[in-house]
Amino acid sequence: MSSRRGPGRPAGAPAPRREQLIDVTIDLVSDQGYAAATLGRIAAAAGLSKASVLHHYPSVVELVGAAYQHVLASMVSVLTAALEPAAPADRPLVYVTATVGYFRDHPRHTRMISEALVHLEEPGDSRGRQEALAELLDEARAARGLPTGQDLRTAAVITGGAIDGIVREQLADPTFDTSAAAADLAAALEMTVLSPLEQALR
Amino acid sequence: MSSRRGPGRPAGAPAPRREQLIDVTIDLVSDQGYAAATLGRIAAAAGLSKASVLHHYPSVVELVGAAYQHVLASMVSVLTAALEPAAPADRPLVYVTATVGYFRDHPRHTRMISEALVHLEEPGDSRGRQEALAELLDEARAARGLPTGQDLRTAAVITGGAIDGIVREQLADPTFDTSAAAADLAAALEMTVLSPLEQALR
DNA sequence: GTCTATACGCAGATAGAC
DNA sequence: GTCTATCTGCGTATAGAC
Repeated sequence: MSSRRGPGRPAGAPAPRREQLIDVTIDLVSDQGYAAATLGRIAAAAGLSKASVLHHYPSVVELVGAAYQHVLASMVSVLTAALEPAAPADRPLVYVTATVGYFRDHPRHTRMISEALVHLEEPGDSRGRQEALAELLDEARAARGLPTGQDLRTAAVITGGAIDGIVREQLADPTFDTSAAAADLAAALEMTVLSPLEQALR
Repeated sequence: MSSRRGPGRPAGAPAPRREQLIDVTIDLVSDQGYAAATLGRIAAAAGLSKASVLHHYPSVVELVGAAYQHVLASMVSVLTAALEPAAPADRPLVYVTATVGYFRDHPRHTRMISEALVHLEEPGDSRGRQEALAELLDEARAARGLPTGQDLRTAAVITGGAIDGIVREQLADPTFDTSAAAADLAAALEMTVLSPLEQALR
């Protein structure tokens, strides 16, 4: 399974052409959206013929999917690295700032992930993000000595949407201060679901 | 300008065919997204030929745009009616619940508006929503005797994103309790930007 | 691996008859 | 207003030579 690599390249090394194709695909989506990620445009951007592109990927859909998975894996890796060393009580805040920060630092990935929900119908994907956030919230509440196991899904949905809103605003207006917005959102999260105050107001 | 209507119909009355075309277009977008709103499919859904469809609208883009404007106008009208009688101090809360409620009550309009940001590149549109919300927040703060004129754009961006998140979740899972989520969001808004508490915590 | 040539389908739109 | 027929362009993919 792992020996099917081209000759002259160490095992596990990436195929350069495939990498390049993923790269130009990401650029196309980033600049003009998924609809622009077409075989002809990808081929032209890579300096290849259309047939050559299809030699490396069986179809355009697979190539675009591979590009998306590449971007997604990158983000997950960065987020995981940011969350792991943090104390459970702080992880929801880290999640918010790290997610917003990722998109600030990787503008080429922003649109691809942002539009993915619309163009790649994989409902299990956004669900996963929300469940992960809900879990982080629950664990943070536990670490803070607050009661666990209530309405966290709604909080996760709201928080996830708010993050998306910040990211989209950055897309529309690059001068928007996403760091400050992320800090505001984190503070709001702190106040509303991670503090005992919330209990008193219900 | 207003006399260019077909014969036998009172001035100002809608052209039935155009209404029907807008209707089937909304249905197509609602069920399968903007990409499905194609001339052939619209024609088939309306029981017409492609040429006939183009007799009523100069192009598909114009027809889809008209359908979107129709939906948007409907939402604006409902929101306006909900906001107008409310006290300025309560309008942000009303905005949240009325917006979420609109999408709950008009599921056929949900996807069309939700995906509009991606497919119809009109950056001035979402901007308008946010500015309106920021203004509502400012006026509500004024009505409550709080200082005005600070960081309301960020609050509006976050709130707008949270609303979109709730609506998208409803789209993905119709059993999701959007009313409760809207209430939660309104409560969070109350706590974080419409209450003096916020000042103390900064 | 890369190319040219080719095929096929679909989307958008026009011409012109009825 | 509605139709059929037709055209053009684009996007996807395959065949087969180099």
